[in-house]
Amino acid sequence: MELTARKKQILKVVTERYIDAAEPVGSKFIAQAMGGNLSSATIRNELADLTELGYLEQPHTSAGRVPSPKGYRLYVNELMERRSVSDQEAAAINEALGGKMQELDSVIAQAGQMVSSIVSYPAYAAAVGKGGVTVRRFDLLPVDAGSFIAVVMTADSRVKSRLLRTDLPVEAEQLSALANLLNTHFTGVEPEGMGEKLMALTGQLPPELFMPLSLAVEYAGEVMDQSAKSQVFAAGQTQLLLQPEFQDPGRANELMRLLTDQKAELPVLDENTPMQILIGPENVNEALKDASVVVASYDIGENMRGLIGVVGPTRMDYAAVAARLSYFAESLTKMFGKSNQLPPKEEDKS
Amino acid sequence: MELTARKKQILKVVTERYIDAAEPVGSKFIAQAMGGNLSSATIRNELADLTELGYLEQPHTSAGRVPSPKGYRLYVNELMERRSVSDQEAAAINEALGGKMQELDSVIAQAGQMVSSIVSYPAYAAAVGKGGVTVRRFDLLPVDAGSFIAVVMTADSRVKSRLLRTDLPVEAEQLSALANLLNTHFTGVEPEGMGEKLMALTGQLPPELFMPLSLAVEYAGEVMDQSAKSQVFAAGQTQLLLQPEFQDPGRANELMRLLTDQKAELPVLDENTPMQILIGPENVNEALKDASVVVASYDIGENMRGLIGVVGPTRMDYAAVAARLSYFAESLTKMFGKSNQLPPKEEDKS
DNA sequence: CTTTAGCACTCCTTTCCCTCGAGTGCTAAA
DNA sequence: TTTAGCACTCGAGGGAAAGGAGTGCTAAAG
Repeated sequence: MELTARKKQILKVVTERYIDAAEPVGSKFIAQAMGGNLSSATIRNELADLTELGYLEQPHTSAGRVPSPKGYRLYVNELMERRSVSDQEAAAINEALGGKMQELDSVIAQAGQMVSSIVSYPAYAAAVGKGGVTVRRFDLLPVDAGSFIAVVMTADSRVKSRLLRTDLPVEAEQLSALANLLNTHFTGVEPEGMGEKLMALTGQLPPELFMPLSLAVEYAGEVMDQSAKSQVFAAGQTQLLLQPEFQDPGRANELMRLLTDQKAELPVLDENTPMQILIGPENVNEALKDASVVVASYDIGENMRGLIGVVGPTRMDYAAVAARLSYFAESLTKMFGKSNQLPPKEEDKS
Repeated sequence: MELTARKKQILKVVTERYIDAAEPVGSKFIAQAMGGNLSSATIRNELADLTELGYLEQPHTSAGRVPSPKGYRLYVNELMERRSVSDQEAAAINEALGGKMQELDSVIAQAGQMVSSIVSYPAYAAAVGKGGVTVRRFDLLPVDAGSFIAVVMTADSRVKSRLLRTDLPVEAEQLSALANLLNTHFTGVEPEGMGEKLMALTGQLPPELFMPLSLAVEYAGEVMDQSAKSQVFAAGQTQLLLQPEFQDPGRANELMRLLTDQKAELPVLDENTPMQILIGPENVNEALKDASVVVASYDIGENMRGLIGVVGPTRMDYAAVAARLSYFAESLTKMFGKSNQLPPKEEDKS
């Protein structure tokens, strides 16, 4: 049972007006907004139908109408005009992206902040790997008798390093032998397999080399864990407090907590979907049940995707957010495409 | 003009009651709290004096009294019972500290989070170096023709690394020659001196080596910048929203913003002061004018101090926060003292 | 001189009630 | 199908009144 064109137009007017003004929309306003050819009474009949059908809601009997989640959904799917960003907005985004982007983590964190400031809602960002992470290469650099630097390069070309200390002194030659050992046995191995490998080598080593070896392996495990865990960075949480629906501190608090919590599980995007809009109850997460989320993804190298989401009230300006977010994501994809900061692994190159 | 003992006791009762109940304190309550030996009328006389002297304030004529900043100051300086943490609290802190602490930055960020959860107010953490940061050592590891890894170890024993790409291929031997060059000319140099040094070397190098050299130097500059800038990590911002004084979203917003802003300038501690309490208008920062901050510091190695601060309403529970924070800071100092993760530089060792 | 009982007074908070107005739903006519 | 008309609903806003916590002052008692 498709809605008539007129009903749809009314729904569109209601939704956009409500997004704009944050107050229930009355029949009189709608009649006017639709050109004044119809009387408010006619509109009221239509509104009654739309309410009956579940697209609109009434805060109380004598108030205007407000879109229900179902109404927003229809709006987003069919009614919303797919805006593209204005030249100004594009310029602003390009400028934001102009700065140099270096370590992957800080790129992601920055992306979150930029998006948040561009759309005026809180945003979160993360990177998800397509496959398991493994180490591509180890280096051990002697520092002094009791310490050395472990450098680990993962398959996705992140480089991490740490100073490690041993109880017993280790010679430089021994270190390079250890590095060889690591490169032979521990590259391309998933984190789970490492403990086993380590065990297997225990017997074959002079005892003073076991500690540095296990330290290095442990560190590698940590690095892989971190890469795999795809840390979520949130930004602009305070933007929420400016929205009228979050003036009630109780409500704001819940969402703020979600956004500030490091381990929060924020909506993730299916692979191959460029962008997704989750409205109110469509969210799995309890705290998001009466909020909306717009998520987009972009490509980072060949084995990873970046994820960037915007959180707002269900009343959020979907058209504007979607336009800016997708422009932003596309820009990022392009940027990574020609970037020389995070090259794909050599093996994958043509 | 010292206050009489009785006036002080009254101020103490008022302050503690107000901290506890968040409502103005009346003479009747005080009379009772002081043992019931005095009538509320007597107390009222004293209250009038204390108000006259500026230690107390009256929200309006017919309300009870509330401590003024000056009153809080006296309370903190003289009246507050220096609590030590309870066994339970100590246990909680020790447990929080039990996890492994690795990279300095994440230790600091975690410390902020822990403190925030321990004291139930937002907290921030940073590390400040005592002197300028310089690079202690460079390593360049060949990866493939067009890229190499730069490993930089700073004087304060932080190790950072990044994958760098060059336009022209560079041989492994050339890289190690470059590393030597870097170690000879760029160690112990302040960031400002680097550009100059780089210039001086330009002529003496085969042109294909200039790019990798300048990339490495640039990276070293970034690392030093980062270390010197002492990034501030904030945590637990949402705790603010639970405080009755921040139910007004406008007020909360300002402070939240301060705490969420990466570049925020939060109170820093003088060297050699173990802990400091800044009450309301004592804060330089405009947004903190009607909030209070408790800051403590702890030692990290020999050339750095960690800073950890708690932000709350002026009505915050100074005794509890101060006790927990100083216990926490002391624990951290101990931890770093015997830690083998971030050793002081060898040259400094006995 | 200090303390206290007594009491009028202030001013916030809560409650109740009233009005106002926006908006509705329904009916009956065009 | 559309529209005018109208009664009705319900929240928002605005006093007015009641209640109550707390004060400041006075005058007497210790």
